Amino acid sequence: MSDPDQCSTALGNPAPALVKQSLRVWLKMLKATKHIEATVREKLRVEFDTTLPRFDVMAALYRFEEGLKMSELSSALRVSNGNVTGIIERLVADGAVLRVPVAGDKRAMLVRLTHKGRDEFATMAAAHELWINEIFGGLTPDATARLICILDTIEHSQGLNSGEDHDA
Amino acid sequence: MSDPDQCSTALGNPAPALVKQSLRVWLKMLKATKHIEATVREKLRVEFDTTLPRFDVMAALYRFEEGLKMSELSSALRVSNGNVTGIIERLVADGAVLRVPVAGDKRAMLVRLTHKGRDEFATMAAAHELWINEIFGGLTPDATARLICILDTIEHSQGLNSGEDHDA
DNA sequence: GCATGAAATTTCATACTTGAAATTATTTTC
DNA sequence: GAAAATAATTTCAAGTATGAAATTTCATGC
Repeated sequence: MSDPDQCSTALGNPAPALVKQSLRVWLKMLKATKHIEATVREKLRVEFDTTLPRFDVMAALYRFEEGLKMSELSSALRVSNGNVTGIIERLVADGAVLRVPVAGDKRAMLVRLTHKGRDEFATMAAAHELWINEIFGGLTPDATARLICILDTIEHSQGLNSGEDHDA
Repeated sequence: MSDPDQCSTALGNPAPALVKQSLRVWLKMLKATKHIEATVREKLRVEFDTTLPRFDVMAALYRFEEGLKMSELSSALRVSNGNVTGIIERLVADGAVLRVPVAGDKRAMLVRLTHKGRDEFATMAAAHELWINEIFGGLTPDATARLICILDTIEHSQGLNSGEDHDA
């Protein structure tokens, strides 16, 4: 940090070499993430005949036994409203999800897992945890802690300041 | 590393607390990656009226001036064959990409950027580098190096051993 | 020289995803 | 209490993505 030319957070043009390094680490992070996601996707398909988006929706509903409104669901998952509509439709058709009208508001719908849905998700979640552990379990606790710390720094960076979270 | 119960890479059941920690760090990494990706996607849409998949395809073609075969392109981007067909169709319609039959093999097609495509991509790539630098430039060189190291460890983990890369 | 299998793409059915427009219901304001 | 703004969803058009099946072409064995 003693050489000002090495500091790419200052105003003005950042050093080109550091810009390239940023790009390099981002592409690496993206690649690793996509690889892991593809692995999970494939395992969900082969072992449980389901998809990642369905799994994500079920995960969100699993945490809220009382159910969620469609809008709560789409903002929890950070996906568009129309998207959730389609996924829920298919989950309802499969008997994993139930739609309940909200008392006192004829616009809103409460969506929640059926018993079948809860059971199915519990099984998948247990398997999912093990898959992830096969990948991240190889990190030392220290490396894991550092990774978390770095990810926090990234999430709070200049370039990502649109709507901070409030999440459990 | 002195307490064997803390070592989750050993055979047998890993400690539940460490499994949860793996899940936690993965979800955090996924969230950060998606957040960055969404930011890039939005900027590409607003500033250049294009999409991330198109940008990715153009990036791959930019690196290979001589062009790529459809199959080379889809394996370079790690997406399905049918997917690339559709994206290339639209890029061709927009005059950014050219299709050339391969001499001596009537099955294959060589795909490459037009002048217009190259110019457009060069402009977008320069902007893209700056966006990424706004996010990752805040990391110290040391943190960046550690992140790269951790990502390498992840990519070489047990859970991800299907087809190692050969990539520049 | 033809049958067979492998290779390169496209086509297809299905599902996911987005942003925007449309719909319906609630709330606010005057 | 009608009009206007808000809110919750769905619908829509377009694009992305997948895995599988179909097509066309190439390479060989025989």
